Amino acid sequence: MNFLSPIVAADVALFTILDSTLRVLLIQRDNEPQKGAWALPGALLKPDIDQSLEDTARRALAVKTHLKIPHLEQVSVFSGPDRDPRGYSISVIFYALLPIDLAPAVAGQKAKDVAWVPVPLRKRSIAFDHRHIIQLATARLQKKVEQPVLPLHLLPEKFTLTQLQQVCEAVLGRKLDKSSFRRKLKDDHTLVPISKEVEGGAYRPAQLYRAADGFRFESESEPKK
Amino acid sequence: MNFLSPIVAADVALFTILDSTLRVLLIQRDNEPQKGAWALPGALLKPDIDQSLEDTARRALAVKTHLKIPHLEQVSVFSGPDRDPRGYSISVIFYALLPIDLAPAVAGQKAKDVAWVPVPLRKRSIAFDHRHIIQLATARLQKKVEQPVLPLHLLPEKFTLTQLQQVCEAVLGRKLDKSSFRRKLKDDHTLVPISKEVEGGAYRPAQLYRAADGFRFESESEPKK
DNA sequence: GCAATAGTGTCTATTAGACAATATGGG
DNA sequence: CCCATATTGTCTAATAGACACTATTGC
Repeated sequence: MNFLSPIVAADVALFTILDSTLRVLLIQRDNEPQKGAWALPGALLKPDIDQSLEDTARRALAVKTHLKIPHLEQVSVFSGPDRDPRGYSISVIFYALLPIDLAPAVAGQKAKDVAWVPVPLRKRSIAFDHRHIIQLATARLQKKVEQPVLPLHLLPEKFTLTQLQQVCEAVLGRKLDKSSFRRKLKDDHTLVPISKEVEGGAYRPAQLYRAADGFRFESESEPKK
Repeated sequence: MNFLSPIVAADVALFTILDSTLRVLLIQRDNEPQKGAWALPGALLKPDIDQSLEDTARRALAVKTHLKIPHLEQVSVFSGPDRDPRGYSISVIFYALLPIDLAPAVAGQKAKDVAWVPVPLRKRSIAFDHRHIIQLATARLQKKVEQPVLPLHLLPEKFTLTQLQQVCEAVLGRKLDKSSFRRKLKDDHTLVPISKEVEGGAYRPAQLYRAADGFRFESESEPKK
């Protein structure tokens, strides 16, 4: 029997769209090691509080954002004796999505140690192996956005097709064809037009949509019980 | 600070093809809890031995199979206080692939507590949440087999295109079109015909192929440092 | 009418599936 | 020649991308 117990933690890549750009929430480290470098929000597992590691991930987000829980999904697990100087560590990585309209409230002007950093990352000091983790989480996100179901988590309840397309473009980092994009949406019946409601800017107003009733996002992570 | 340390384990769904059927390796439990039920091979993390949880998974397989390490990939993590009566537990799930020609040696006539069980599972007593885990791992496998790169791990070094197709069919559980299947392979240059070598059955012999030189399987799991 | 955005239609190149046709080896 | 399998070719339906066209609003 062995009594060396590993450190177990959850780290979260929280994504949103700001200025038409995909961004991830990073926090500047206050303590050693890697003081001053930017890292993903994370928390240690507290078995007496957390029903699962997903709860741990939500706690990690709550500390910095104070917002209701966004969409969470497992990405990968990293483990080994050398990842953290404190000892053998296990990190379960999640990605999470924050609706576009809530993004400004999280990392506002006041907090200097919280930032929405554009993805892909520019040269900036990133702590631990988090640069690689962010790449991995981004790739996973891009795969999922192929059938534009997941990006609904990045939009407010009501949205226009143009907004949906812009979100997909920001995630993928490239332009999409308007015609093809809308064709695909006609086939899945996951979107419902909100009758009579339109969003009027300066020019022709657009039809507003919402997710279909009882719409559930497919998830590969662990179910409840 | 909290001194309740969770149990950390790795469980592995080892797949192979036997009698043209996708099968998973299960082990009949010897001890309580769930004595007599069938479970995936697993092992507890030993931080002083395992460089990572992938090593733990390999150890779990070595105990029962004594074979060289097959292809391993992370599927998901399950955690919570109620999964195991011994306490808060964390299981990292992997799937693994064993080449078709090595399958008979693993679960032979002698060992009554080891079996290659056809997937999807028939009504049989499956321990813990392993039935659900096997479904999840199978779904992952089926996704990956769409570009027929991964099934090379299920074949011996030299193989014919018909064999490759049969493996894909076994994994997906449905027939594929011969012509379309071969067309796709022409495009990726991952297969190389072995010049002059052919496999002769009773009728027209088939060209043997192998994976291209320096061929690396894409993996999303953690890299070496 | 003009500007700017929303929404639709058309053409074409690519692809997947069904299925036919040809090739080769052993009797 | 016949059989069974390997390998290639052809036709067609579905799909994605490029791009043009029409529609609607405020001014």
